[in-house]
Amino acid sequence: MPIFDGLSKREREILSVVFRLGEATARDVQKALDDRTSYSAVRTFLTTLEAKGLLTYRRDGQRYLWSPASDPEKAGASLIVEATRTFFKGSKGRAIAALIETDDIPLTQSEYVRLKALIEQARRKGR
Amino acid sequence: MPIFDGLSKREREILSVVFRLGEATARDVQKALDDRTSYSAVRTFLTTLEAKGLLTYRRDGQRYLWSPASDPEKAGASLIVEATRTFFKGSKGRAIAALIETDDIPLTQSEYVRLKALIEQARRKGR
DNA sequence: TGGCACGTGCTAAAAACTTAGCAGGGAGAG
DNA sequence: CTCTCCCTGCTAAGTTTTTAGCACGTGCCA
Repeated sequence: MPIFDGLSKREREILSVVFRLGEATARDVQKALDDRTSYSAVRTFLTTLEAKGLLTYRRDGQRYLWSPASDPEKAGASLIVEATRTFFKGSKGRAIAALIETDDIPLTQSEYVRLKALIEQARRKGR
Repeated sequence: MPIFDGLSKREREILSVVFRLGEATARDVQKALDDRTSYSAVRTFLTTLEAKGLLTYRRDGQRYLWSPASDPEKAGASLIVEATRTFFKGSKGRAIAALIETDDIPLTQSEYVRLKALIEQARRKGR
């Protein structure tokens, strides 16, 4: 899980929150955490994650707005590739199949079309 | 990342190794870890993971053979779903597209066919 | 039988993580 | 001005994780 490697439990949790929110203040992150975590603690983690190069911030007036330091979809892809190795013996097809079959998140109609095209394209390129 | 939630860094690492190996002795796990970790430490983690219900073991003579306690593909699917939420704003289509486009792991020819069928099937079911 | 090689269970110290608190600064309201 | 409320930076203590070592049991073989 590349991007989460080397991170502690709490760091991962907080990093995830920022990825989901896209851009957020320390206060936003604190609110997004269900359990009671002090504002102070959250800020410490944000700083740590910044030092590790995973988050950046920009000033907005006198406060900070935090966001992922690199493209979320790239990070996600590498994580999923890793998961494919770990849980699906490296079979990308099986991993994709498992994801398609999840009822949890439905595919939209337009995505069906797009995916079929993508698969066809990859097939031609790949041979 | 459901299955890894609540696990420490090292626990996650060791659990991954067992998932990849399928079934392994403590010694096997130790060897699979690139850094120097004592045999003792590895055994402690295996025991911990067993207590948490993530691993099981069976006796083979006088030693233990460790393996995942539940279906790896189920665990992987739920992890990927989670990653989809975190990194792809919940868009399953985008996540699948990203995975297809990864050159890292190629799809086999038969998988193309299978996937297209699967997508078609999901489309019909989903509407 | 005695020594060796391999295994397990348990325990305590070292290292890392996690948390909260304090000090200080800027902006706005009274 | 001064009080209040938000913010930040820093630091130290509490808790969990991580590690290695010791004691002991079993099978094998000269």
